[in-house]
Amino acid sequence: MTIDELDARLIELFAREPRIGVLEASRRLGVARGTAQARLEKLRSGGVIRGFGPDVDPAAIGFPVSAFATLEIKQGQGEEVRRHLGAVPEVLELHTITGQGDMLCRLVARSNEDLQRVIDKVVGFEGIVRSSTAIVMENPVPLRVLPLVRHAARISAGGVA
Amino acid sequence: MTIDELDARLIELFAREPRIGVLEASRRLGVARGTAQARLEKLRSGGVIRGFGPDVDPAAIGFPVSAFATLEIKQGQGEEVRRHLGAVPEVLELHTITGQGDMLCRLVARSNEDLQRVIDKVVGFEGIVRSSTAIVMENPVPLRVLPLVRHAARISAGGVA
DNA sequence: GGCCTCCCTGCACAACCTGTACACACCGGG
DNA sequence: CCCGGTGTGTACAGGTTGTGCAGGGAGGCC
Repeated sequence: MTIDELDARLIELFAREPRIGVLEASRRLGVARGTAQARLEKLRSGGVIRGFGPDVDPAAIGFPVSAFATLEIKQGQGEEVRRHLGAVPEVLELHTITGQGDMLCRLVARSNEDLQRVIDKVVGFEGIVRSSTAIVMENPVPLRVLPLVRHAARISAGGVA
Repeated sequence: MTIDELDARLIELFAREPRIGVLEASRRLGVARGTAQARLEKLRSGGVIRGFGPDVDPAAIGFPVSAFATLEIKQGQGEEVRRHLGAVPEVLELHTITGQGDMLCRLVARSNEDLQRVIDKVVGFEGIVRSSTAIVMENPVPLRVLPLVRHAARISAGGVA
């Protein structure tokens, strides 16, 4: 799936003002509504845009502390550990990774104190051998994709990588 | 900001089917449209819902490889490093953390080979002393917030933490 | 050159949703 | 008992969406 300049602008527009709708978007981009609509559909069916889910801020619902935990798993226990972690609501995401440590997961908690409870819940499981946690202090670059989208569009436009 | 059962169901509903709109949502939840609309507005202005931005999949636009890099920063160079990393499109997010290593960032790349290029770009900067990278292999739990929302709602409903 | 496909434009229409307002009912607190 | 807060129904105007269709321009292929 390649993405061109128009697609990128469309995505950026919707990222900035999700409420505008196709018609308004087409007006701003200076194209026909059908075009904007078709592009959007293409991006959606192509898997580029997974959806428009609401962006919930964990801090706003009482979980302002976040942390990353690196877990070491006992051989062959991967499946069980995944299920275990998947069932913990404070586990926001989980990755299996290379390097020392086998998994990396992102946690949130109500406070530093509460984080201890969360970690205990996460780590208190058979297959987990060891874990080390890093608390997030600041978040200078919040999760973003727009610069990447822009970058991808530039490349496909014949630009230099 | 507290969140109740209805708020949680509203969020879940919109997470699952973002296109439905307030009216349809109110029908499914069995409440009046005004109620659903008011709740949504409350969640939005309360910062719980940051927005409805499009969810872009980096893999779908040509960046299927992702990785986490732990960076060690030279004292006093934090500001410069942030700016530097903020300018790299392949850097999806950046956190300052406790523990060994001062920053943790998430990267994406076109391939394992390309990851080298990205890392060079990221690390090739004055203030960065050392770095270690972990490539993501699987992602058993993709970034999610719904279980947490559900959890938060249960708690405020008088449930047990 | 000629032809065909792909993509965008413009337009039309019906159906539907949103923003907003208002009156009324219900519930717990002061 | 009165009041504020919250949910219910209802109403109206204006704007949007989903969809279909004909026409035109650009680029690739034979």
